[in-house]
Amino acid sequence: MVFWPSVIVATPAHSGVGHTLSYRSEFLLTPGTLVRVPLGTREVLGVVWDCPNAAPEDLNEAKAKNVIGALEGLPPLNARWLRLIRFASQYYQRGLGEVALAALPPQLRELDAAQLARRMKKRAKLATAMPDGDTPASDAADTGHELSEEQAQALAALETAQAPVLLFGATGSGKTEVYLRATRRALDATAPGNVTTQVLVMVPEINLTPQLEARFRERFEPVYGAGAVVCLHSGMTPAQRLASWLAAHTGGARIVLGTRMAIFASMPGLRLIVVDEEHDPSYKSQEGARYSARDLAVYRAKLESDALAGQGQRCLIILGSATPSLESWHAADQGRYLRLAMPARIGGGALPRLRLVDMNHQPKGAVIAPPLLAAMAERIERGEQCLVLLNRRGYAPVLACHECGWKSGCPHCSAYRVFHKLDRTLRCHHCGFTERVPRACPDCGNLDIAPVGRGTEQLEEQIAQLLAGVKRPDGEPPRVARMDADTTRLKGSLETQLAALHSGEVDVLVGTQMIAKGHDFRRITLVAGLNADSALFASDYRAPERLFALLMQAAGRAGRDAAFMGTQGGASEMWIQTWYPQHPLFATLRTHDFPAFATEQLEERESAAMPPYGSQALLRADARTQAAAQAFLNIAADQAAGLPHRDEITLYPAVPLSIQRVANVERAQMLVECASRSELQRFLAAWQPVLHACRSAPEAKGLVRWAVDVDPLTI
DNA sequence: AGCACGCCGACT
DNA sequence: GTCGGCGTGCTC
Repeated sequence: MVFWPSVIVATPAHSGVGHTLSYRSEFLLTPGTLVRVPLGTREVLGVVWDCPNAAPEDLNEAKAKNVIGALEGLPPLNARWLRLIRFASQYYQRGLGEVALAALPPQLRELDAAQLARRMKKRAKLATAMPDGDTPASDAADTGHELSEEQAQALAALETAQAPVLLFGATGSGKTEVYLRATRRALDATAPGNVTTQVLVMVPEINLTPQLEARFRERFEPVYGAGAVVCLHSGMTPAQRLASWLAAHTGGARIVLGTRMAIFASMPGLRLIVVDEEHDPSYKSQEGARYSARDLAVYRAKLESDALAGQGQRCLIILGSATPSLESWHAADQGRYLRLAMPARIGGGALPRLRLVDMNHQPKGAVIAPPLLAAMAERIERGEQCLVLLNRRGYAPVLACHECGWKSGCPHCSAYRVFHKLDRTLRCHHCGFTERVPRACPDCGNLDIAPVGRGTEQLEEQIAQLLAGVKRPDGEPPRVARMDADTTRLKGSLETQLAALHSGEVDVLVGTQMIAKGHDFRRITLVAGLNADSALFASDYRAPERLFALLMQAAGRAGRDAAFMGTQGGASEMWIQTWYPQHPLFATLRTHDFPAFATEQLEERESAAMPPYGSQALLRADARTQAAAQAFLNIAADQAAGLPHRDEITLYPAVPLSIQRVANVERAQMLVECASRSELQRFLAAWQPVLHACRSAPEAKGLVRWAVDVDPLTI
């Protein structure tokens, strides 16, 4: 008997959506089996998609090669995993192979049978070392963590929830405790057969994994043993990733904690998915298959639940945020998601009061307006901490010559290089091109070249000067520190800086939005945002939503410790410097009224037929010249004539991206819009082969690459 | 992605 | 006359 397995392989050229290669095999191979197959002169990893016993019509049987072998000892990937991959491949218009193989740890390709056997043995040993039978009752793990009324109600509602849950909880309302309790319940549920139940917890950024990991380990390792919690993110070494992946796949790991890539982890016993900070744009991949891990999580939970329905079980999904995405908020409005609100902060700490500084009435050129400076000084004298946000790294965004008008442009990008004073460099934040700062103007030789505008480096320097006369309670001058991508680049430096902040060594922390996220600073009572205006009038229609989320998140850093606040007598404050204090966004921010903000934003979206009321995709093209990039897009638009639903689709004119050239590649895009998501899907599927063909059009000579971005975050 | 094949400039 | 540049095209 001979079989003709169709196999997914990871070659881009075979990435026609749904494309597989057929091989020959003496054995029946279960779909999902990991195999090694010959491809060209190489031997590559593949995943069996199907295993018919007759060769497909279009296969030249003489050309077909034999499957080399299966990866021994590895259980096949299950049917739900394969369906998740198929869905992601179709929805995001990328090859099956690309999606599937990107989801597997790269090391898996290099493992030979002996290595694999060793690893599996090690896993088995670990598993037997786990406490079981007379383990501590898992309830005991929760003692010492009392629930608020709101948390208890949310947990009760989770028990019976039949739809995805949108956990709308203020910063500090104790969402994490709800995740922990829900996790315990999911893991304790007895599953039929030999299945160990599992939980997937996703966070938007690598930076946020260590602290959440610590909480999950502390809570669950005493019950389920060491190795019950594993992480999965791009910051891990290949060996670590492989170990985590195998643990998840074989059921040894009960909890997988990771960034967006973790959505593709093989977890046969999945019973709960948590997507923390579900609104965060990091969940949308910006290269390769541009998937939304949050949206795939909702789909995955549905797949698992459908499969479990016969056993009266389900896979729950919790989307948590203090400022949910408008997509999720809308779904809850429609009743497709169950909204659970936890508005109160644990310990009753009040949310900070909003203080707007009208920059129209401040001294010209003031970095920090006098009233804000005075408020900061007062806090420092009381031994409290301040957080100052500025969304610009470096010393100054551009260096300019006052004589001839030269500016520090990047030779490879249509952007300025940023002046970094500490190492005296000009750095392009887009392509990384770095040079020493020139002594004189490269164009006219003038020595008078000066920084224009302000970044975090300069702000740190200026704040230190402005507060030089202020004294801490111990009589010492205030300590100003900075935290951004530049100061945390080295491994471990983030932890060091957070420790310094927690121990009270730092009085004022200056930084980019990095400092607004997640970290639990106890003594911060004042948060200031300096350049919010740039987002108020941005062309990007999602800018207000991101600004609101950032400011709410930043505000959430202040006054978290009610006991500490009690000793201080003063309320915490959120200061914002703006030229537009009348902007309606601030009115809703003042009352921390996210529902009002969301309602107003959704009304605007509806009247413009924007998402979530309409569907969008982008066709993007990179080429050596802007003309070639646009020519490709225009040909693609012409060739779309007659495709399914073409009449319901709007193709907008091709335009250059706002940063037109990056690393000497010209970039252009075309917006694709449709009122109906499914019609857009059918159109894109039909367009795919046309796009492949347009690649070789003579006008598009110089095209480097093209890609479709479904549900883009920025347009 | 790799890795071949293929057609034009500077070397033993 | 060969070595080698990387443009184009294929891998069951």
